[in-house]
Amino acid sequence: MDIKKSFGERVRTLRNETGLSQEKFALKIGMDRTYLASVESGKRNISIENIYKIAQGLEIKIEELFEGV
Amino acid sequence: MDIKKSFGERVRTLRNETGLSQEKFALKIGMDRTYLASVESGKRNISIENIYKIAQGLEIKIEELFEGV
DNA sequence: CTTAATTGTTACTTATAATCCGTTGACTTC
DNA sequence: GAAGTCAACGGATTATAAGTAACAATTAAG
Repeated sequence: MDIKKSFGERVRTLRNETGLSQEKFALKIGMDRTYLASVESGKRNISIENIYKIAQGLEIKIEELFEGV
Repeated sequence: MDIKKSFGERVRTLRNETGLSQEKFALKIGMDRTYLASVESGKRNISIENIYKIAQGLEIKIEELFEGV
C-alpha cells in the first residue's frame, strides 16, 4: 500500500469524524482547500510541518495520526 | 518544541541504537549522508516519503518513529 | 602527535510542494 | 429548477524540499 494514499485515507477518516468539510477544516488549520483535497486523495508528498498542522487541527498527536498507516 | 528538531533528535536516537553511522544508514536507505545529517539536526522540512524511508531503514512503523515527538 | 572515521555546515541547482485562481458534477433543500 | 454545500479536478505561479559537492570540525585510535 502506498504511503501517500494510506495517509490521505487516514486524514479523511479522522476529518470526517470531526464533522468538518474539507473547506472548513482547511480554513481551521490555515491550509488551502484544494491542497487538502489532494492530500486526502493520496496525491501529495506532504511535509512534516503540514502533517503537524493536520494533527493539530484534529487535536491528536502525529503518532496517532499514523495509527494503522 | 519545534517539530523538525524533535523529529531529527528522534531519528538520531533510533539510528544510534542500530549502531550505524549516518553514512552507513544513509546508504542503506538510499539517501545522501549530508541530507540525513541535516534532517537529524532539525533543518529540513522532510516529506512523508522520506519519513517512510527512514522508518523502513529503522525497521519500525512511522507511528513508532513519532513516539514522543 | 598522525591518521582515519564520523559528523557538521554552507552553498547551490532542480524538482516539486504548496498556493491561488477557477470550473464541474453530485447531492440536497427550498 | 434555483440556490447552496461539498468534493474532484486543472492550470499557472511561487515557495521550498530534495539532492549533491566541497570543505570544516570533531571524535577515536594508534
